[in-house]
Amino acid sequence: MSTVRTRFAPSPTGYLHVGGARTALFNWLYARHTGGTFILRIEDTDQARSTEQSVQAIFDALKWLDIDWDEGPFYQSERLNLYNDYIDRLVAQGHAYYCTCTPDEIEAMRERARATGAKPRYDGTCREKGLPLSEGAVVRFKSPVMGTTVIEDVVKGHIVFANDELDDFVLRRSDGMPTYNFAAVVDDVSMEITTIIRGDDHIMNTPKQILLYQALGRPLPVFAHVPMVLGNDRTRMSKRHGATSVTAYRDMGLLPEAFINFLARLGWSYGDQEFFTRQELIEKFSLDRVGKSAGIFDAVKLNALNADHIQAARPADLVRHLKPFLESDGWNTQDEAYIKGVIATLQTRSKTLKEMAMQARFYFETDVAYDEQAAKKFLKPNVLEPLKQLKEQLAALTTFDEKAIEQVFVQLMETFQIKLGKIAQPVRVALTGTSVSPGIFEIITVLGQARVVARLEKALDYIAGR
RNA sequence: GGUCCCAUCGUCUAGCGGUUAGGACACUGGCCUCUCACGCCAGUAACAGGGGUUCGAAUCCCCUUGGGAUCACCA
Repeated sequence: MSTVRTRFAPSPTGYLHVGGARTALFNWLYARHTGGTFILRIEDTDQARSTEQSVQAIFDALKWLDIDWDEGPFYQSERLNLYNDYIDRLVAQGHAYYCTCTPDEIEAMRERARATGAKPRYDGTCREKGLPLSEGAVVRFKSPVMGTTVIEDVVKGHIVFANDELDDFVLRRSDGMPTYNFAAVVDDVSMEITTIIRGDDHIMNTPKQILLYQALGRPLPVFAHVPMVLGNDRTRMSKRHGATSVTAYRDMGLLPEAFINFLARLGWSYGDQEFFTRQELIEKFSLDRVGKSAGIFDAVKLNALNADHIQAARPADLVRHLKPFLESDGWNTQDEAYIKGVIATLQTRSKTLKEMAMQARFYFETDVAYDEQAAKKFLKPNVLEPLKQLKEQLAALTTFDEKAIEQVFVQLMETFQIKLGKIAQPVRVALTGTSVSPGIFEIITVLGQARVVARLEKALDYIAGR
């Protein structure tokens, strides 16, 4: 009874994008679900494109998503000895050979092949030469010319490849670095990865990797090729699809819980359920409920799901997520109890944290700026008296809670024989500067007596001055 | 072009031989109401096409069409 070991193996050549995040999530969920081990491996064998910033960007994104790993991070660039050991073995056993053909020669080979309508690939010039190791030589895999290689994929099913479609691909470059297909297999073997979950854009690599497993005499892992995430134009997500970096969604005010919920549901389903907490995802995730067809990333639905998560969250848990947005708007965030109250009034009307911060503006401004239209329409002389009395009565309250506040309004409506609507809008403008806000009793309660009285006074002055 | 994958409302999807083809987002109407939201109710909207298999196909097989992926000393 072997335990599950999964890995996420990004290459640090840019930020972590949506597709990568989902691959990481599925691997993580599967490991957590099965009580297995999740490993992080950085595939930085491309010296030219790998950067330190990209590694950091990947860490940042995983941290935001709260996807943690049990082993690693391992860097392929630090495991060269291991790859070389395997190379020696493969060459010694006749599974690989040195090749001294130059890139120009390879290119010429391809041209010739294309011209005759054949497949453009390595023609095997050095395959049987038994060349010794030499400066600048690459190592190629001696790929079988006959037969077939089969993938038994848990999501895609049975996939057959004719071996003559494959060519003698490079295992180690002339600069001594291993290539992706080789390093990935050596690592997956040595790290004892049991289940490889990755995007289905890797299907074409899989037969090569299976051949390598066989040459190495190792048992095959379980393959699960999950469908890709596409942009609105149905092509692979890339820069031109707008925000594809995971952290961009954080900065747009998405909740990590909502984001992983959305990512999980894109390609995986659990009956009709749409909303999942992180814990539910771990409990319910399984590979056999992963679909086969690619899905389009729908930002509108993501926002709706985010709204659901904001609404379902406890205000106290939202505080730390909202604070950065409040701070970037220039507000003081010392008083967390106050922020908690603010959040409670805004949860049902914000789709994102950024939006919530915007809507929270009036709670933090020291001098409320009136929206011209709203002030003109509602702060009129005819409400001067009711407003004045309201201010006085609210100022006189000893227990400033929603119930007491509502009582004040009830009395006011009676004495002036007006409906709540007549007085609520002027008060709303006085307190928030606009005609749109959370419920009037709620905002009075949260703002607190001092702010409310001061703002009503300001409104009275404004009316008097008209 | 070769190879491989995929195909249910606009989008995400349920469905795993017999359903009025369900849900969610979006959209449209209504209710609620102190504004805006939330919530609730209702509605529009899909099995790509053609052949089979079967008493019976969205479900199984084949073909066509469409879309995607991949063809490196990148991962």
